[in-house]
Amino acid sequence: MLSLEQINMLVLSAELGSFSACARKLGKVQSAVSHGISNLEIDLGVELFDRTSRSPKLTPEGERLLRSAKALLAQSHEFEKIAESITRHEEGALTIAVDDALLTPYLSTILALFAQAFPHVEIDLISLASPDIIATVADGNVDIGVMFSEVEANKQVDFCYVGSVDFVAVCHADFPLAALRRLSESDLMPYRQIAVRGQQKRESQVLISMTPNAWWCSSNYSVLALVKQQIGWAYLPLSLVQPFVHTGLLQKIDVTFDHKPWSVPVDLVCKKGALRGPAHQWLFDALKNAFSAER
Amino acid sequence: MLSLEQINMLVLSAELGSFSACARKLGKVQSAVSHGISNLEIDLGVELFDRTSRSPKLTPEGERLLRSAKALLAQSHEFEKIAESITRHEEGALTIAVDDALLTPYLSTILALFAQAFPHVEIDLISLASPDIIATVADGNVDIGVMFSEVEANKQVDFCYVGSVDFVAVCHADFPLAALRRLSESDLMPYRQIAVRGQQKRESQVLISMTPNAWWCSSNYSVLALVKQQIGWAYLPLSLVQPFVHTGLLQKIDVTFDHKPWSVPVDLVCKKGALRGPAHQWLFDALKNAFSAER
DNA sequence: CTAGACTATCAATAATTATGATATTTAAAA
DNA sequence: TTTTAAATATCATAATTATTGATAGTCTAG
Repeated sequence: MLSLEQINMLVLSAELGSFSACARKLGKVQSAVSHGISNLEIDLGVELFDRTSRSPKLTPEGERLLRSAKALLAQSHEFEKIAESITRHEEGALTIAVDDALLTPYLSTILALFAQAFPHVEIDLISLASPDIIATVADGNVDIGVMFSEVEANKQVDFCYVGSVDFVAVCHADFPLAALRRLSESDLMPYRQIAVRGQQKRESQVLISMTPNAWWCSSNYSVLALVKQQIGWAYLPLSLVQPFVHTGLLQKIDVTFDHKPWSVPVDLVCKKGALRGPAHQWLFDALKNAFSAER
Repeated sequence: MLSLEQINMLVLSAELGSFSACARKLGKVQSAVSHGISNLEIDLGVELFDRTSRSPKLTPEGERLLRSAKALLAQSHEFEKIAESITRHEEGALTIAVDDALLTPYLSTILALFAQAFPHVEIDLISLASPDIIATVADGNVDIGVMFSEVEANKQVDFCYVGSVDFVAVCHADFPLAALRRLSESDLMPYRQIAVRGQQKRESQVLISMTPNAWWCSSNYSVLALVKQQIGWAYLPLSLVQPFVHTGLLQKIDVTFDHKPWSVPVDLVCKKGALRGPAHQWLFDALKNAFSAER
């Protein structure tokens, strides 16, 4: 079975163009490298270096094997890095659940930084409606949740308020509500509201539906799609609808009880008492700071 | 530096669920594996197996490292396979040039078989107009060429006739020639012919352009595109134009001097005196048989 | 409860690898 | 041309590492 030490000698000697230089870099004597390469050549049955000149030059065959040798070394370093990651008690993988309306470019940036800080921790990113997130965190299926606040405080889960997102009532520009002004809550009642609730049919305590004939979606993007089809009106994050309000496709509804955008608090949640590894802590703190800074 | 022998022990022991079984499979004694795993655990600083039960079970950390270990082993086998390929004197790469009109599904099938027979020989497949192929083969830039016959025999190149491809004269259905019947060669003269010639502006000796106001392309597909635009008429492989003749977009030109399709011979070429490795020979023979069988 | 099979450990041994000295070659400098 | 510094190959020896065989303890199925 071939030795990685010899493979390393092959790669280093090829790069440096010298067995002696390779030996110096490896902290060994020259004859060790000379022997190592020789034995590798014997084992493989391939002449790797042309020694006719003073400095050994890779043969075409050696060149062909060099690429594979480098890949092999890279793989072995990867293996060792994972072992180091484990000795630092880093988690193998983190599962985070994010309300789809909160999956902003800002959050993606945090994940990019995370990938640099913890290259050997996998991320499992799932999109859920906020009402579903608490349950999955409480079950231990998700390590960190990013969601809109729930009034009902779950005892098994830690909450951390990190900021808020502006919601507005919107409808299609041709929807009957669009033409009306200074509406009260009861004025909205006759029209169908599109609202978010989780798969367990549990609706948010904060983003309550007020109309009797509502339709439900498990994602804000689905809500948006239905609003665009004039199926109803909805409360949606300002950032999500802004582009379409701009083009005139959608229109904000002029409701008197919220003359300024309704700010919905955002919470970071994780399971109470769960042991948090370094990756978990890093990501939690980064998300906390990110949302605070974003406002 | 970690040893592949120990990595192998890790993978085998994990698969078999037993150090003893692993030792038997490796032809060693049990204590060797026990020691090997122990040392690996010490080197990595990670407990790989849980030994509380009779049969060792991977710890979650061991599980995490197992994936990477398998990849590492696979890479090392790949490395050894390449060395074996070299000792069999297989070429590192073969460059083959094919006239674009001859790059049929049949030829792709041959390449698929080649990939199975010679998994460590790279293929460089380049499309050229036939007149260019001889030159690149003669220069040694291309190992095997598949092209339409050239009358001018190049002394540096070996030819091997393998079959023939039917050519027909075609034009767009709305092109003036389409309406005419029983045309002679001179009747074609007034109309622009689209013909193939190489980048060196050397036109084929077999597929000669007969009209004074010709346009030139370096690929049959370009010719086809121009014909579709009613820029002129052309001789093209029947297989290439058949689908469009069928839909009525293009039409065969009724020329009296070839009442049956004009069959253009196809040659396999390679450099005279070039030393042919096993992959070269295999591919040459396979291509020869394929074209013979195709007719 | 016992038989069979498993693992850890240890000391002895075998095998591998590293070392240091030396001869030889090479490329550039004097 | 000669010289010099640095490179490689080879070899016997030293050091390290891996392997072995024996032993003791442990687990599981019957």
